[in-house]
Amino acid sequence: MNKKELNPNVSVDCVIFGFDLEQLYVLLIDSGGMEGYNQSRMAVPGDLIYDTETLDTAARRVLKELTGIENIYLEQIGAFGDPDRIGKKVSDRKWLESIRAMPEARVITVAYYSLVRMPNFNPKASSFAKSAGWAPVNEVHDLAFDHYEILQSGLEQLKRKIKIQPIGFNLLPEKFTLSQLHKLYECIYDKPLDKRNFRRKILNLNILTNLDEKQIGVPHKPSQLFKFNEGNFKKLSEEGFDNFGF
Amino acid sequence: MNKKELNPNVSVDCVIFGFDLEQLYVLLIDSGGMEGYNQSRMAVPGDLIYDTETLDTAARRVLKELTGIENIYLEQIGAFGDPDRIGKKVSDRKWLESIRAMPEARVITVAYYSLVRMPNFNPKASSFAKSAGWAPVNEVHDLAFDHYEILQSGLEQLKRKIKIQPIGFNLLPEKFTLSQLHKLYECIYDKPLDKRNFRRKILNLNILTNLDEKQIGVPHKPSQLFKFNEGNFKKLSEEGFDNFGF
DNA sequence: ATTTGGTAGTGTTCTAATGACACATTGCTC
DNA sequence: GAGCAATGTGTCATTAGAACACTACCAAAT
Repeated sequence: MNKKELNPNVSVDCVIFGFDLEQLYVLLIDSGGMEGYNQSRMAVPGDLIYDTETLDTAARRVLKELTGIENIYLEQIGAFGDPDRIGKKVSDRKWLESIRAMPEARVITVAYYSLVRMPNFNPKASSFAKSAGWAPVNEVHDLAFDHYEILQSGLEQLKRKIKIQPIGFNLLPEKFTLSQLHKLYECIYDKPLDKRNFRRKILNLNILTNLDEKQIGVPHKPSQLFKFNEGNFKKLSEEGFDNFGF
Repeated sequence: MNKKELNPNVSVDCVIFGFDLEQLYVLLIDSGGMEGYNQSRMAVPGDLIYDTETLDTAARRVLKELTGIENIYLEQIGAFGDPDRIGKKVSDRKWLESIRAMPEARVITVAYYSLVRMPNFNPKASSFAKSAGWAPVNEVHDLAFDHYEILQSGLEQLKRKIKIQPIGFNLLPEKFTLSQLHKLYECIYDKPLDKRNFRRKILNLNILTNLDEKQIGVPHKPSQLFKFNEGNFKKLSEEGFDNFGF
């Protein structure tokens, strides 16, 4: 096995979700048009792996190299391996020629996803990323390669997962209100949820601690702030719950 | 992209589950010890992919080549990519040297699983498989490479999936009794389930048709036979159900 | 013909979870 | 102090879940 050499056949891609208390975002980079042109070519951060690293490590490395974001928990979405997945569009092929040592190689990719607190993670583009930033998930339509499909798979997995584990809380600031959590679930499920039933159900989980602290400076009745109760939260994360659906 | 050439870096592995109305089985092959020795080396069927095929196609091809089994639905478990995953054990390394063109290459694998009616699928070993057959899942301990870990992931995914989709019915014969279905769920969940509650819940799904036909030749009260009601079954497969847990 | 062994098949009750639904409260702004 | 905008709260009716024990039926043995 060669050390520190890019494996031409395997890449990783990272679908990073964020939330600004209004809508869901996904972290995209502009991988740049082909040499000499100035087109933009939006993609989720991803690149070939080294032969010496695990897939998880590779995903973490690539994410950091392209966007500066690090120290997050990544979960695998799965492998995408259509032989044509990177060669269907002319723009993709030109891009590969301009950047890869073996642009014709068949590449399968392993996709990961994660949920982060947007304000804590300010992407800074580097390596071949011309820019990096958050795009509202609903407004993303075309992406490089099969990244749109990968994004959709990530979304589906997120929806499935949120029903059986208290993830998604990573998307909120440390102190948050029940309304914000409520909004988050509405965004992910993409449908309205009854406020009272939501509050009842979430409070019954016993993973929230009321901070006896209120919002300040809001032009309406200030809301109670909550944080996660680490103990119960971790326990529940491991066990999962049967059905947190609505 | 080279035609019909094995990609030295990517393989597929297939975890095929079966059920004989008593317990869960998994399809294993004996990939043979190293040259000149006669050790057995149990593994789930798997091999390198061709550059021209999709991962799904590769899984189907490899499964057929090694065990003769074909025409089944495969679902992806995920990718396994520890750089050492195939080189940790001496026996694995020797085996690779005896069979692979590039035994030192780093190989990531994409695992698939499926559920089949055991009696309909009689594995016949070919290619490098010295033998192929069903092994009770509970009695499997050591496997080649990281196949034991892959098997466990497959089992976990099966347990998760069975709660939200009427899979698992593929494990039963066309005509089956409620007791057999009951037993199947107990095997997969690995715990006893209340008979009456189980029957009520499964019948409420409206996916079974009573055949007005009874078991014959059993040394006890014969049971009603059922089959799946294709229409409702397919509808429910697509929609999934929220929580078929116990 | 009768007994025995073994599995099939069936209902009720209690409890917990769900979903539908409307109005008073608070703090800020003007 | 009037108006605005979001917070925060309770009940009831329905449904789903868990616990639980006995009779019915067939075959095989006696």
